[in-house]
Amino acid sequence: MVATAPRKPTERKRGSGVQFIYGVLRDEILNLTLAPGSPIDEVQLSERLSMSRTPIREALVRLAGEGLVTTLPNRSTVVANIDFLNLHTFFDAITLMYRVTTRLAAEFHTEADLVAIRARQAEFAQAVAAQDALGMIGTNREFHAAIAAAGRNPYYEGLFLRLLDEGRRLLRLYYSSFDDQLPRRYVTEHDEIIAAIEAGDIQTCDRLAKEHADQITTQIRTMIAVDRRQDITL
Amino acid sequence: MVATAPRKPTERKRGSGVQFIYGVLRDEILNLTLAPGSPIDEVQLSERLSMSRTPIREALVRLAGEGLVTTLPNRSTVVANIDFLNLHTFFDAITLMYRVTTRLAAEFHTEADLVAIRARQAEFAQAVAAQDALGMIGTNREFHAAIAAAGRNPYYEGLFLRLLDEGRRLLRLYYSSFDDQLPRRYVTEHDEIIAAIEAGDIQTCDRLAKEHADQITTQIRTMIAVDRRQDITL
DNA sequence: TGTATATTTTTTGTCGACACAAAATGAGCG
DNA sequence: CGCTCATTTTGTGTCGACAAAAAATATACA
Repeated sequence: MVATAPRKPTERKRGSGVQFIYGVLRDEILNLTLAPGSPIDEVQLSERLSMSRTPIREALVRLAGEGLVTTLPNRSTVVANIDFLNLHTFFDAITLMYRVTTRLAAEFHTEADLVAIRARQAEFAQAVAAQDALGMIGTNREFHAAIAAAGRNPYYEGLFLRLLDEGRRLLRLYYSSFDDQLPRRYVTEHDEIIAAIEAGDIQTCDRLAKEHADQITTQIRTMIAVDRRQDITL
Repeated sequence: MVATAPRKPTERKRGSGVQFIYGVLRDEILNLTLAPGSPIDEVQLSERLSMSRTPIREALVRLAGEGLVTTLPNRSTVVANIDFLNLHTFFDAITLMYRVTTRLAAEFHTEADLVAIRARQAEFAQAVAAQDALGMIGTNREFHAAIAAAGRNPYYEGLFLRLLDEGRRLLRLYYSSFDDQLPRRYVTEHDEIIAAIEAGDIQTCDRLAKEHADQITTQIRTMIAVDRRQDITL
């Protein structure tokens, strides 16, 4: 009789609907729960989240603005595909953002920023120690997001966050099968970056950020190269 | 009797509503027709554009994603303010994007790109010759947008376009009172940039882009400094 | 049996209306 | 006369429904 009410009808407050839906969809997209290229049915979603289509559409518009979904005119919106052919543009951009945000953090950070950055680094180290690949992906993002926030440039910060999320999706795609060897090296690199920021050493920050970015990009590239054989998802 | 229909009721096709509203609002915001900080009433807008509130809200969500409007929760959305205190972050970011996109254009441009870039430059030169300050602002944006498109990096391109629009709003703010001395120098600089792109000379592209950006930022800074006396819009 | 056309189905784009939250206004009290 | 609290007003957040567009299906014809 009441089998169709697994979720309490009125639980969320007014005004938080779009934000809630946005968060759910965003997580599911970045976690690959929603596969790239899969269509998003508004009616189905409205039933699942027990909300009207209006807030769902607004959340989709927002996601489209961030490039996480693609809206076909008069046709279904689909989860954005991962463009393997143009990954170099992604690596190029994220490397530059790593460098710029870390440099600015060295220049403009406050003590409160350092506290936040160290806290994120502690969470990251914990995730690495626990061999938690997914947690590592998430905490790594938060670590660099905290550095970007310390840089105090909202334009760089916005692009960087978007790129970090895109990277989260990429890593998620490969870490599911490679969760054995978690590179503890990253923890050390993070520590060095923190020290350079604290010292206000812009040049060192730039170098470390570039090396760190190169590490990650080569790792992703290696992963892609490894299972290119069985991964013909064109 | 029919005095309430200054606009033909059903003129736009289905599916173009949001795009239409988005374009109108965006133009009015960038042209300063809608003053920064002024509230946007959804009902009033729906009457003016003779559309329902639903597509208007979706357009506003999109504009909020681009930072052109700010949405206060449960309260009216307002046109984004110009943050004079943090203009340096804007200059920093747009300078970097000038450099990066021009470098990439030198590397990846095709013949078709050059044709488009030269066409935009012709329009820009024409606007300068005609002493058309507003036209110059618009054509200059299109010129650099064409270069960014030739660079083939959608991440840089997206941020750059956003920054160029923000700059369009800034220039608009000052050119209304300074439309006497239009710097013909920019035309020459553009020509040099085109030559460097065509030659594939990345280093020269980088240098020219940086100089060009410095020109523009110092010009804007000068303008701001000039009427700081009477402009206490805190 | 294959292809072009008509029809149904599915899903989006838009609409008008209601409900709620915050600001603006007014009333009551010290 | 000023301050606090109730009330009205304004405008957003959400909803259910209708209409249109594209895809899917069925039908007719060669």
